[in-house]
Amino acid sequence: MTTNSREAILAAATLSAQAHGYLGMNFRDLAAEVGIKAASIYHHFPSKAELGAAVGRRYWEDAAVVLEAISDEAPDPVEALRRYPATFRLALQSGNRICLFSFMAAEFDDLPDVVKTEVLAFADVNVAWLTRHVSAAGLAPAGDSEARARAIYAAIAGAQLVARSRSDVSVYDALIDGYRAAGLLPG
Amino acid sequence: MTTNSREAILAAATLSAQAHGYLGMNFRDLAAEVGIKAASIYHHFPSKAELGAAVGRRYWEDAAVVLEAISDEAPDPVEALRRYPATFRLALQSGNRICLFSFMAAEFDDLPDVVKTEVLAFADVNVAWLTRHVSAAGLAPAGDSEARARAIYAAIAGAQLVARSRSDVSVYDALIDGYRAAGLLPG
DNA sequence: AAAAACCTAACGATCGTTAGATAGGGCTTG
DNA sequence: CAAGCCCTATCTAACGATCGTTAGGTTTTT
Repeated sequence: MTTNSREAILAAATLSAQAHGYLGMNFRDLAAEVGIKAASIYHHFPSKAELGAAVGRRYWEDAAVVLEAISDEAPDPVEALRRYPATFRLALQSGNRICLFSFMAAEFDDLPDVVKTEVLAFADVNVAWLTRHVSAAGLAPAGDSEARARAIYAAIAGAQLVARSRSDVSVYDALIDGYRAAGLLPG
Repeated sequence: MTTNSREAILAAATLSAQAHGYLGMNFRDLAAEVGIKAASIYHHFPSKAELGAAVGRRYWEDAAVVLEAISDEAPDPVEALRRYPATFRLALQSGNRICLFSFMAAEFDDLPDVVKTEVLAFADVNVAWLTRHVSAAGLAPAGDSEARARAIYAAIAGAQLVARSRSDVSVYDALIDGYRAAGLLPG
């Protein structure tokens, strides 16, 4: 292949994990998507657990970049918080997928340890960003910023879950509107 | 067995589905839990899909009963809404399990149709109860009761997910407190 | 004796994984 | 410059485990 196979495998594995979870992701379908055979994946990743961990790591690294981009584009913390829910919209819209975390949090107890670590890191990255902006926006009373950040993050994870069960992005949008109307998110 | 095997299978299957999902639930472990062999399950349920559907149906039927009991014990709708989050706490506390819906909503696209139907019914039962009480409590502006009910339900599903990933019920409690502080749930 | 409940044994599919062969590009060396 | 070699990337083929499921026989209950 002219392009990097390792990257193609990571990309296909990410999509598969968002649609079918870690358990539902399998080497044969993955390889077919990339255009190689299942055994060839082992030339790039030593095991499914390590592939899953690599997917998770890349996922939160990318998320960190996206979140910083939002902060840069929207210096006003309230405006940045308004844009936050949209980062989880794309996956739902394209293939009724959900955030890696939301799926793997459900599967958590059956996940290899190396995967668990990366999944939790994704939540940490999001909560840290949210805490910073909730604090700057004065959205919650002093000292309650992190608690509010965690609440926002969990609520959005739930919204993805519910929207997926209806195979309808507009359900996600309506739930986010509901969070805004209730005061959880800035209107 | 002196007790009803069909009920024992349903009970074991419910616990397994809450811990491992529909995909992660398997006949051999299930049978071992009940004290029979895997093939014997087919004397009670024609297939895994039908067992899953039976589990889902029983699950929302039981939920409907529990919710009506709350309404009866707490005639004040605000008080009933205050008690609502506790109904999802028990599973987390005992075995780090989550609500059937929360797990199967993630797996949704890979679920047999008969199972999908019952999973959605669970959400409908909860949203209907919540809508009624949100409306009676005047928690949301007129006409927004159902939207608020959906928001509450999704937020609680997300809280379970996050709490499970930390294997810590107190994370769930803290998130519910966060929802209350934000005004999503009545304080 | 009939029916319900359960068994053993196995089938075919799918899974992660491994062993071993092959093809080709780039490097070293005579 | 050409010959030899190694490294990367891929392949075919298969292993052992696990899965849902089925056929057909045995036990238990009524």
